[in-house]
Amino acid sequence: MRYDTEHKQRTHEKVVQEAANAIRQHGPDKIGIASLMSKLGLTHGGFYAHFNSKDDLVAEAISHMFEDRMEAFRKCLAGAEPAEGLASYIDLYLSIRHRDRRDKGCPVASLASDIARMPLVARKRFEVGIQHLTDAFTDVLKILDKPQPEILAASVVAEMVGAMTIARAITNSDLSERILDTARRNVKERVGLANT
Amino acid sequence: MRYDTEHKQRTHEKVVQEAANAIRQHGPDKIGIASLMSKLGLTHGGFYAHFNSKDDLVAEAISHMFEDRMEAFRKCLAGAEPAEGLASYIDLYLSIRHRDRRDKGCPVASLASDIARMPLVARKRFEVGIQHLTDAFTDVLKILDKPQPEILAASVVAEMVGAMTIARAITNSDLSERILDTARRNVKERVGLANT
DNA sequence: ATAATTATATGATACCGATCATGCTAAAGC
DNA sequence: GCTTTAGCATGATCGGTATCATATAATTAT
Repeated sequence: MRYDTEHKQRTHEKVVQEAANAIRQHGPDKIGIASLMSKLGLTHGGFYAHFNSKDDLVAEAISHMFEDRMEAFRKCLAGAEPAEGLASYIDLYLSIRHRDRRDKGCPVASLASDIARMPLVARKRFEVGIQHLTDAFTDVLKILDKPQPEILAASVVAEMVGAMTIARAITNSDLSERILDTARRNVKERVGLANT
Repeated sequence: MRYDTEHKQRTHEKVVQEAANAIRQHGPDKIGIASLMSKLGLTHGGFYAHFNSKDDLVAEAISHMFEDRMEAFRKCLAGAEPAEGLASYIDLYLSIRHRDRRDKGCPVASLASDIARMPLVARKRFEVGIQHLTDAFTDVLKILDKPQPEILAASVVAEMVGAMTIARAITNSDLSERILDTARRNVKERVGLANT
C-alpha cells in the first residue's frame, strides 16, 4: 500500500525503541519477535523486512539505549554548573525511579549479566557505549579539577552500577532504598560534591 | 535398582552443583534440564524425582552459590591478619581469573541482571545471600576499626560488583584488566589497606 | 525365590520461538 | 484503468523446552 517514503524508516525506529525497552525490562532472550511487533500493531512476518535477524535488532537496540543515556546525561549538565549537573545525574541514577524503571534506564545495570552471553556484535556496541559514558563522566571530573579523573570516574561508575544492581536484587524495599541512599552519599562525597 | 541409602542425596547434590555452575555461566534460561542431567550421565526424566520444577532447582542452586562464596571468603580470612585476609579476598574478587570464570564466581556479578527477572523463591535466596556476604564484610571492617563499617561495606561491595560487571562486558582485554586494576587499588585504599 | 521398592530411563505431549516462502492490498506511475 | 511495487500479513516449518506417564532394572525384604 505504498506508504510515504519515510514510513518504513519510522517503523524501523519504533521497533528499535520498543525493543530497547523490552530488552531492558525482560532480557534479550525473553522478548519474542511476535510480541514485540504486536505492541506496535504489526505482525511478526514483516520483521525480516527490517532486520536480518534478531541478533541484529538486539545490537541496534543496545546502541539506542546508550544514545538515550547520553542524552539524559547531557540534559543534567545543560544549563547548570558542572558540579551541580553531575550531582543531579548521580541523584537521577541512584533514584528509586531509576531502580523501578529498568526499561528506560542504564543498559549496563539492566543487562549486566546478559552482556557476557551476547553475540559479539552486541558486545561491541556495549563496549563503545560504556566507553562514551565513562569518558563523559571523566570530562566533568577534569573540569572540576579532580586528580586522576579517569580512575575516579571508573571507580564511581562501577559503584553506581553495582549499587543499582544490588538495590534491584533486594526485595525488601526499605533495605533497597537504604542501599541507594548510601551509594548516593558515598559517590557524591567521593567526587567532592556537597551532600544534599 | 536400589542403590545405597545416600545415593539419591548425592545425586541431588551433584545436580545442584552442576546447575549452580551452568546457571552462572549461561544464565538461568539457557540451561536445559536435559543437557544438565546428561552432564552427570543421567537423563532428563529422573529430574522430577529430585525437584518439583526447574524454578525449585534454580532456587536451590542460588543458595549453593552463596555457600561457595562464603567459604571462599572464610578461606581468605583464615590463618591471616584480618587486614591481610580482606586484602586477599579483594585481590581474588577483582582478579582476571574471577573475571574469566563466571561459573565458579560471585553470583551477584554472574547473575546481576537476571535476579530482578527471577521468580520470588529465587530472589529471596539471593537477598539472604547478599546480606550474609555484606555482613561478613562489615564484620571485618569493624575489627579494623573503620568508621561507619556498614556504609563502607555496602559501598565497597557495590564497587566490586560493578567493576567486575564492567570488566566482563569489555571485550578489549587490556582495557578490561585496567578496570580491574583500578578497582583493586581504589577498593583497597578505601578500606585502608596498603596497595601491593 | 518371589514380590515390592527405588532410582532412573524412555517416550510422548504441548508449547513457544525464530525464520522464511508466499499472499495481499493500496497507492504510484504510466 | 492497468500494472507495478512497497510494506506488511498469513501460515508453515523446524528446533528447542518443561513436564509427565509409564517402563525397566537392580536390589532388598519376606
